[in-house]
Amino acid sequence: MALNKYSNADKILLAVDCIIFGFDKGGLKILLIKRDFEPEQGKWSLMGGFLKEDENLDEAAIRILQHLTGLRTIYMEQLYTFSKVDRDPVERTLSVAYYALIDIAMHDQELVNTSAQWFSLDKAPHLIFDHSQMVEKAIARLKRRALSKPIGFELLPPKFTMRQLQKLYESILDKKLDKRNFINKINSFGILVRLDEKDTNASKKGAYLYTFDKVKYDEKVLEGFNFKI
Amino acid sequence: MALNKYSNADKILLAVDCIIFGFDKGGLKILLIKRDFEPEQGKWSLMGGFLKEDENLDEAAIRILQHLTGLRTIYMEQLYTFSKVDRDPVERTLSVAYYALIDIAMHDQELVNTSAQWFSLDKAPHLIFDHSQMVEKAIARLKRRALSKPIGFELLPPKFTMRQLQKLYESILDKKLDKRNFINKINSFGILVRLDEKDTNASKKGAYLYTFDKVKYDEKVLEGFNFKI
DNA sequence: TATATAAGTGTAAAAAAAACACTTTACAAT
DNA sequence: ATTGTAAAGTGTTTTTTTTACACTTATATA
Repeated sequence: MALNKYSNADKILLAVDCIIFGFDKGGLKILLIKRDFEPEQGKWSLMGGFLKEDENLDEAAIRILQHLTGLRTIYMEQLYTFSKVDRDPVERTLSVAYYALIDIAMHDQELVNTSAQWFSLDKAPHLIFDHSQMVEKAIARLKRRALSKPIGFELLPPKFTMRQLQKLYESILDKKLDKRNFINKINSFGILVRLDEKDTNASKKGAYLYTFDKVKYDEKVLEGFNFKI
Repeated sequence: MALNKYSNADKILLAVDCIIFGFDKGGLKILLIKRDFEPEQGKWSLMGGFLKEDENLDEAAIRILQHLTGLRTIYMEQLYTFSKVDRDPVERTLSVAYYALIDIAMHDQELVNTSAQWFSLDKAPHLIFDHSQMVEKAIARLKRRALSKPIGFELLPPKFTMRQLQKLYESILDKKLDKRNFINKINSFGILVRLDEKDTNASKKGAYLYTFDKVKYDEKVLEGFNFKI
């Protein structure tokens, strides 16, 4: 077997860009950093870096995100590979976009000492290159995902109220949902456990706290469901 | 603005592999070729080649598919980028998988003089590298797609019978559907036009021929639907 | 103790999906 | 000419899912 190299083919730079969605009581947000090298230094950008010879894309995404933001153990999913010839003015570069969902409060500590900042989706600044297009595609994917699989485990604190979960869905789907119908639907999936504790931050009466039944939650992630709401 | 190159980053080979699904009266099939260079020469493989410096991925996919099979004007969609470090034994190579759906009979002429062959999904040979994994992922995507958007325009002849369309859905979803429920559902989308012609190939009585109302079809592709069946 | 605020709860109507079987047509075989 | 055969065509009922909708409860605070 002749193991010559594929000598005629072009080698190309491969970037990985990370779209991190976060959620807190202010709603759905996106994490951006100030780019610290040319071109477009000082402009807002996704967290990005280059794939190395000896790592796969998932690994690169984790390394790059951690390097730029301090965020660890974030599960990211591959979104799409962007390949317009002139997408980067410096040099031909493809970029594989990854996205993830996290609970802002939970990861706040990791983000100190970085230039990373959270932006509400509608107040995000203009982004470099084709990063805005990446974000758009990620939002579309996130919406589709929210309708076909449970969402929230990564975005909410370990204990949360029904209203927080509903707000999360409302932010992602970008529409108001009916309180009772939402509860009925969510309960029909059997992925929630109601605790005997209440959260009194947001109301005088106090709202029951819930956790996810991780086993059932994961089952539903695999089998998918139809959150037609 | 300093337009230095990104000099420290690794450059890597980028392949594009094409998964072509075809449909005819034998059901859903996949197009494969005998690989004509080492390694794995003579083994079955997806249609693949390398991305060039001056083209984007969509263009590369079209070029590669046409070069290897003669197929022209096939609309392919990006599926996923595969990046395991040792996925190609010769040299570090990433591969971006693309997939498309075509009507076998319609493109038969283009495929003469190539080593490309159609295989039923369950009778496909072992494929090189991670190509089987690519095909699996493409099948999963195809199923999801069939449930959320109309499918068939690219896979069926211009005129087709209701039963052909149903068989197409049955092949993709890999389950039997009820004839009457299928017709009612499809008709509710308003994407079909019944012609006054009949097709008598498959039955003595003859079956009405249909075409797609392309405008309504495209609308439904954009807005999506819920083919819960 | 009155008020204000968010939480919690159930039912009825409408829409969608699923289950289900007989008739029609025309060719082929006798 | 009659009968058999093979696929096409056609509606209704039941069940499930979705939607719309409004009042009561708990408690902190004025």
